[in-house]
Amino acid sequence: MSMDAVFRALADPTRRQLLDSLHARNGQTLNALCEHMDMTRQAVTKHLAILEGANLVTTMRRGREKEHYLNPVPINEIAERWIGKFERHRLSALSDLKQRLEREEP
Amino acid sequence: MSMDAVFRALADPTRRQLLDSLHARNGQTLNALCEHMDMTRQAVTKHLAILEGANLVTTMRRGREKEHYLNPVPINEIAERWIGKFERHRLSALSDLKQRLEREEP
DNA sequence: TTAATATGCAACCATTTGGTTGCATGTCAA
DNA sequence: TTGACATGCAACCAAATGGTTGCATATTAA
Repeated sequence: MSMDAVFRALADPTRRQLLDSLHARNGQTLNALCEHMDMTRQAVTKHLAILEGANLVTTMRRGREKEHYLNPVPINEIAERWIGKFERHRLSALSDLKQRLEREEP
Repeated sequence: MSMDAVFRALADPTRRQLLDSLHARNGQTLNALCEHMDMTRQAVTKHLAILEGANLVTTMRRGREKEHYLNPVPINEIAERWIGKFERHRLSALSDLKQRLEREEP
């Protein structure tokens, strides 16, 4: 569960759209997911493989179909372990920046 | 302030490292930032330009030096507008996934 | 003024990325 | 069983990405 894989997976708008789609309706098959996308099935498959590699999506074969489930845990971990760090010092960093900018034109 | 630019800027480990470095010590010059990095100054410049384009870093010329300041606002916006959405349904999505998995082997 | 320092600009290159097409495999239903 | 349907695999391609080198410009300090 490398954090880098999660960040890189989230970098592409198509993949974020896929996560959105699963967020709206969980457990969609590959074909169902493809219907909203303006690209070939194979391209969507590649994106889903990247999301799966980042552990953001879990799949399950049911007969000849493959169901896709959203796994929100990695997103949550990024929020807690990485974003939280910056959020904590948000106000101090901002005031620091403002002070410097005001010092610019005396 | 497109969210896509922020996501793509955060996708690269070098750029996250630069944000970390600024988080540790705000207002560093280009040369100061380069000292921790194992690449040429020009490569670092490009990364900083991308961070600046995503509004994650603000720069200020002071004499012949250029100071770099962290702007945590875009990170915060992503946390609130995008990550929050998934976080809210975190538990329900997880239990949903578990239910499906348990249904698998009756 | 001149030399050293800090940064900017541009061309170039290898690799990665995001997409395609073509075909193969596996499963359901008539 | 056979045809239709859902997915998998692989080769290929253009464009973006991350890095380099070489040189230009601007500012400080001796």
